[in-house]
Amino acid sequence: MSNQRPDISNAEFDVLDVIWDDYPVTSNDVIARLNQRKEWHEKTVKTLLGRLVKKEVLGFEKQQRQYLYSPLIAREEYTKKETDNFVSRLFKGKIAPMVAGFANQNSLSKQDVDELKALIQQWEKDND
Amino acid sequence: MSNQRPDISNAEFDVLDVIWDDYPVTSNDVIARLNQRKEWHEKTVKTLLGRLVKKEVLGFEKQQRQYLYSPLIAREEYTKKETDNFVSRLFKGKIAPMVAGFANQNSLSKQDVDELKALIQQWEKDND
DNA sequence: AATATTAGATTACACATGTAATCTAAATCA
DNA sequence: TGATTTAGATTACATGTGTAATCTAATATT
Repeated sequence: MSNQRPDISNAEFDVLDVIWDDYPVTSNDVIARLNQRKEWHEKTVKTLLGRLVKKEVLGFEKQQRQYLYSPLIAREEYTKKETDNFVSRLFKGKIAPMVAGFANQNSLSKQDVDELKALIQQWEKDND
Repeated sequence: MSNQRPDISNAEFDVLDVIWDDYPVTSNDVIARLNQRKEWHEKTVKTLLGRLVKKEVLGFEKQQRQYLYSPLIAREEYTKKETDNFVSRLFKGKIAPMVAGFANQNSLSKQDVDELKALIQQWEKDND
């Protein structure tokens, strides 16, 4: 049944990301939010909004002359799919080696570990 | 000091991936290995090899008329960097939510869990 | 009402990428 | 030795992407 969704580019993702934070939004809202982090021209953001609409990643409804944009896919759905893809390609689908590489590097905090332990406990409860 | 390395595209990664498995290799070796998984024309593979060389991701030495290619970056280095990037962008740098999303989906095996537990134990030993 | 501003639509343009085909010189075969 | 194959180098070409500028119609301002 392949729900063939188009690729979302890096720049497009940055736009989508701030929209997921809170929506619906006008293009000006998006521009304002991105302004905090990026150096993008207003026109650039609008181009990206248009592309996301064309890709059916964003929808909108008209509010007078402006559009109110909303995501058509949930952040969780997207991150889940991307994670799966990423782990498949780089780690043959095994999550542990990925976490190992991540941990090995520096970046594992006590909180991370606690959260992972909680996750595992939950998993064990579900799959006894 | 920024070790500014160029991006490796998806198709380029597929080539690099089979080279990491065992090297040095001739272009024909690479073509043969990729043949198992991809439908690529020989010329396509050679283009990708050339691009990886230009990007300084592969090096080679001449063996008569042929080249013997080898990676100039280790798989671990690459996956580490990409993982960091990925987790930063999609999960604000926190690994646990990523694993959670992954687990939540279906794809966590007992072996995965065992490996994660081992990882955590190791971490706790190191950071007591 | 005439003019200026502004929203989204359309166009632009260089560089990246997927996917080869053609060129050129060396090596091999008949 | 002349013809053929083949390795890598160069060129090709459509589509995607980053990064806007221009166009057009509606709205707001004077």
